[in-house]
Amino acid sequence: MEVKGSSNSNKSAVLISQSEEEEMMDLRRGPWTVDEDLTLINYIATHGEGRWNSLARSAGLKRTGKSCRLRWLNYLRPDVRRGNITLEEQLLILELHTRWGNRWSKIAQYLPGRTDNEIKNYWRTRVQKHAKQLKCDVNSKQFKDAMRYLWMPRLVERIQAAAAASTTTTTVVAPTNTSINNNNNAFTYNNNLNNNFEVHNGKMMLPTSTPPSVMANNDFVGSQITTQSYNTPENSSTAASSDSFGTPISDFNDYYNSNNINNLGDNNFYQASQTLFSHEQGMDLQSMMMVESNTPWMQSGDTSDNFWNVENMLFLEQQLMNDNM
DNA sequence: AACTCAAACAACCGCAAAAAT
DNA sequence: AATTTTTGCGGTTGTTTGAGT
Repeated sequence: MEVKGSSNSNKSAVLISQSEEEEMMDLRRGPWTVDEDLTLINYIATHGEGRWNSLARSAGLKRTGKSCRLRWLNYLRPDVRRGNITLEEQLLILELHTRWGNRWSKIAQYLPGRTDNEIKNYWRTRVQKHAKQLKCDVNSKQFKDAMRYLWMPRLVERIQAAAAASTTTTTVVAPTNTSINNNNNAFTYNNNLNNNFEVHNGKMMLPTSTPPSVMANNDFVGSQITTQSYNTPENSSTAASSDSFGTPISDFNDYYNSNNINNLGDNNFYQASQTLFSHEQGMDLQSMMMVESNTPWMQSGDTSDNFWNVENMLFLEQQLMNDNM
């Protein structure tokens, strides 16, 4: 329905472009006013959503149906979750993005209350910007390795640190591959980062069933995970609000050693570090770390609302199973 | 206080798939 | 069955906000 007619001798046959149509109908564009919001909310409250074009007309909104739909889904819907992206959500976004790429709506399905738009914005403003600062392509192997072997483990560390500082509620990172043991109300988190831990009755613990040798074969074992359980804060804004790399890494080897990930032999992490240290494409980890330690990255808000509780994890587990992961 | 700049967020656009007619 | 309309997605652009000077 979009023909900018130059030969419009037969006017009845000329299709009208969207902008011309909007002009004729006096359609508004740009930011929504409070009145418009209220009108839309009230209309949907009584008539429900859907059929957006006719909805817009019936509600008396001088907007396209598309605009109404977007406003409702991304902003006005009552279950839209607002506020800063938590550490757990950041980790989940990175994790799922490595799986699916720019499938924002699919990723958003696993972050209840977050919209694809918000996740996309997050990715573009934070992640892509950081890639730019590192002078590498966001899709390059280097950047993906940095994400997977440096930033995501760091996020896990920070989540754990926040958890350790707390005494009240439980927050865990989202699992991508979990196994549920119904007998002891526990499940194991073992994502692609191979960060292993279990949740027992709402507390995060090392898997007692996993022998150290198995743990050692994993890519990364968070140094802060021991056999004690962790609780998370009601409000861990202090721990969570700073950079994901709040503690600057001056030396990759220090980081490597400090996380008990040395002496792991032939594993992915080793290979990744080799890749990262290679200068083949003009990038080395030392400089990467320099940049990383000096630039804001993944500013996070609080993790106060205990979003990723065990119920959420179980729900997510089910969803991922259904998805034939 | 005024200005600049960049980050964060909100909204729009084009396209394709799905649904309705 | 063909056509039109609606919906949903991903990319992009526009606007607002806030920090720094």
